[in-house]
Amino acid sequence: MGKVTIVDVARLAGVSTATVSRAMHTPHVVHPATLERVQGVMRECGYVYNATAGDFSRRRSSIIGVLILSTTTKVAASVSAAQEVATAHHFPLIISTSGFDPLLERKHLQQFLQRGVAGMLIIGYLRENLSVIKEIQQRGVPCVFLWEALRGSEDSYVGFDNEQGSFAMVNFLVSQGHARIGCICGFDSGVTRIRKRFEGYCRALQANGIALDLSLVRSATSTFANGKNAMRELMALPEPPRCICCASDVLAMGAVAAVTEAGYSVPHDFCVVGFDNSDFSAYVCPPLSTVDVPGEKMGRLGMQALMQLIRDEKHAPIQKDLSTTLVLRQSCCPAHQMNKW
Amino acid sequence: MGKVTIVDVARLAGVSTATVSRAMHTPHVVHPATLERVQGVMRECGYVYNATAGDFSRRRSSIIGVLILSTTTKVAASVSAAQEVATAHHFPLIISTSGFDPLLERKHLQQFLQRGVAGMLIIGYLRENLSVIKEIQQRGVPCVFLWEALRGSEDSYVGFDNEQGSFAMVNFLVSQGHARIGCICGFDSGVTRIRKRFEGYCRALQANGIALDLSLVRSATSTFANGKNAMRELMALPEPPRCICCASDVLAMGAVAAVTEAGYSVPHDFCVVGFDNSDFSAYVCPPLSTVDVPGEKMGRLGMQALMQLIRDEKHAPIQKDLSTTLVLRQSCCPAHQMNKW
DNA sequence: GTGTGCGGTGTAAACAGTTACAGTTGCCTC
DNA sequence: GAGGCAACTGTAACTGTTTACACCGCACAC
Repeated sequence: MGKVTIVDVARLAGVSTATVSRAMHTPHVVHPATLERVQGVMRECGYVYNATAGDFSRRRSSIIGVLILSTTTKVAASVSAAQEVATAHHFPLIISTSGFDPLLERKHLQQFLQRGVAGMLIIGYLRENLSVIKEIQQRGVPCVFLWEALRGSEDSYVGFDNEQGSFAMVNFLVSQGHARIGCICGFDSGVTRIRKRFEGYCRALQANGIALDLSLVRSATSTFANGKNAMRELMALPEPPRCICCASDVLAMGAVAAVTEAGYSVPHDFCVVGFDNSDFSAYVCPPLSTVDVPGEKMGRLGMQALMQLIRDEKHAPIQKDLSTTLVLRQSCCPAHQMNKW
Repeated sequence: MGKVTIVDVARLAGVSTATVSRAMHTPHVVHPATLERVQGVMRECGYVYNATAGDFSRRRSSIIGVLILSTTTKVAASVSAAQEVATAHHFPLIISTSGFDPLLERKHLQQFLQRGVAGMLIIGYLRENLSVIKEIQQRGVPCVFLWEALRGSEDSYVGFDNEQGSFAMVNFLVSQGHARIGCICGFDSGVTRIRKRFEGYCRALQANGIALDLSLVRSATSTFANGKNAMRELMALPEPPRCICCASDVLAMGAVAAVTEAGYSVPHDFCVVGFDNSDFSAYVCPPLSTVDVPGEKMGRLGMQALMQLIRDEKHAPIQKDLSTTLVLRQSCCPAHQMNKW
């Protein structure tokens, strides 16, 4: 396989291995003539650097572990952006998705530990048992959390303000004349970011002097079918809410389907809004009003933060909450444009 | 950091490092009592295996390189499945996406080479300049191609039959009474799998005695906007085709949008079908008829093939074409159920 | 002429495992 | 009792690169 080593190059170039090493990593400290000779030899004999040996010798690796708890296209955008930053710094990425399987997750983290990763990017973490992550952190491996922020801790993270995003949306709906606003949201789940969205909904109502009516709220984890069912329930109420705020675009699409199947129109009979700005939400029918989540930006800033932490170990934790933006499309409209019932 | 090494464990357990190594990798050859003692020591002193050192010493790494040319959710499904298989064999994955940027791609492949990856999974490759991949292959690193198969070569791949999928769909449409079937497809692009879809379309027409009418065909790369534009053009024809076969779901959704905006109905004025069975295509309006691509299965079988190739080096190339399946939803209907014009 | 500093280079130990090979022991067979 | 074998374990060389440290030669200051 890769037979040519640094020793061969050194011999052929008539220098020591140290000089060859320097020629690769700190070229400015070697004499221009020597540098050129060494580089020439490397080209000629097809030398390929052995990064494993390098990592081993350096006693630290240039690998970034990325742990993804679940994948959506938005997450993929984060990962791509993060990858770009990492590549620019010559760090390859070991990526693993656990799909919320704790066993798989432990296994992957174990691997990261064994490989002595230079840092970790953890996307969408939500569970409480951080044991292995704690262990990794204790070994001095810098970790940056994405999407899911553990507020109040010393951890570095780049997240976004779910509560604020939801607040802004509901606030906007109220300004459009909606007063009885329903909500489909897993408010009782363990997923912090979903709970936060519910809190934003509550706060917006309160801020506008509207009493929270729990009969207009349905808990549902984020699937199309759940959204549909929840919406059916809401439509079956004696006086159903005419405007529904969903905790995700998938839920919203389920809700839209329920409305359409019942022979009603979105937005003229029911307004429906989502959260995430998934890549399909512009293309569904009607195009979905939603809250855009800055997936790509999180990935980029998250990895940049990680690079900082790797560079100077004693750096203070980096904590960032990005802002979300309302994306208004045709699935909602001012209350006065809706059909009278 | 990870201070405890195999030497410490050996000393504390009163054995040699060789035995500790064996206890980890080939436990069946060490005496049960010794095994237990060693494992006990490892637990007690928090020993963490150093995989970099292991890889280095073993002169081959346990890392699989995965090169992804572009990402869709379907690709993500492939990667997840592949990862599962790899994890079961204790291989971590280094993943990189190039987004069709040749420079980035070279950089990533270089990294794979330097790290001495055990094997490579290459997803969606389509360009001709395989130089770095060739180099990797020449160094004896087994490579398996996914999605995009280079037929006629000695390369291993797991793909699916694009031509057959497209053929089946068009054939079905003909059986439903459609005769003038339009096509939106980048038939002139460099992407083999897209060209194949066009060939399937042509062959199906031919098999049913329908002459190919190029005026009903529009070339378009796979974006929503392109699909919309192409459909507009087709609708502007003196006698537009009432049934349109698109090379991807995204194109199909663009086409549907064009139809809807023009005040027509899908499927009663125009039937539209896609290809891919993207995860949103069940939720758009109307739900899209399409050809399902076995993303997850490809990932799984592809990685299994790679494991085989890694295990016995002289294994013959593994070449598989999976079949696609028609997914029929509401975006098409029998010709006789359509509005008369 | 001595001292100082600097640019450029070499020496050699260290990194943490793996594994070919060589025992050692105990048991079984003839 | 010798020989053979199997089960288990130890010895030590080896992997390719990094880097602390030392060194050399030269320029310049005093």
